[in-house]
Amino acid sequence: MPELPEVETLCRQLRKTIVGHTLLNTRTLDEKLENFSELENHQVISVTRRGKNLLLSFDNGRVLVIHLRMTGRLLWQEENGATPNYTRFIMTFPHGRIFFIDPRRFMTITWERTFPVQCGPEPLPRIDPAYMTGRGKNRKGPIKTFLLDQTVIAGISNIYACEILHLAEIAPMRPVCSLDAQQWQRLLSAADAILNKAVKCRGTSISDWRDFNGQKGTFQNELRVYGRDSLPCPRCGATVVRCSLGGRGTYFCPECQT
DNA sequence: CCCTATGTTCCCAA
DNA sequence: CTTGGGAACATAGG
Repeated sequence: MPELPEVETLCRQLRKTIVGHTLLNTRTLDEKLENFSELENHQVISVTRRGKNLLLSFDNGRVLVIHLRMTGRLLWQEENGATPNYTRFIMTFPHGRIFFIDPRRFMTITWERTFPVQCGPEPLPRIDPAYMTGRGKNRKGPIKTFLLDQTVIAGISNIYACEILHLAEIAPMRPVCSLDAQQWQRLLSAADAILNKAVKCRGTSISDWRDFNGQKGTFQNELRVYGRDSLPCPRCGATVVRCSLGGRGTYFCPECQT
């Protein structure tokens, strides 16, 4: 669930809350995660985002890279309260603490030395279409799968890929190399529009996504195809279809997406 | 019991 | 070397 807009939302909230503050204590509650006590008593210098990764820089030169994968969440708590279920890691600051929550335990927390992962360019601001035609040359696979490839573009996953292709009026199964210049243009404009709007909405709370304060986002109210199979397409009225591409649920309008 | 789920990485085959 | 398909990771919910 956490894609670029969700991670960007957390990034901004985290930045406002912890930059300039000293990390007093860390606690690892999952043996899959390392011990990070080396960061204790060091100040947070910056919080940034790269694709779906959150980067926390500390004043000892270390950078922590957090990836939430499928079900990871970060939750801020100022009052001393109960530890939420599935908490895997805790960071305590003078004015509150951060719970790293993850039922499925896919979340990763690593040092900078394992970074940069191969990460394509950020879709915001808009990517140059020439880059996409270059990368997409000779690619026979479906455009939707291509959009999910983090080494091509950083930060897009299933929900936003479906929404972007719908706005761009491009069918998800179209071979990458079949897109013309105008379609690449439309695709990149659509990515820019959808992702910007989703950031403004603080993400899509279709199941368990919550922001740093436990609040839902609102982009689920803006979805035009994702999760809407057998409902009418908001643009042309035809029935939205669900199919499987690369093993993932894919929603599109067979009428106006070509 | 079965199937599905938001992401990534690894293995393998063409 | 590149590309693409599928399984694996761990768990909850319908």
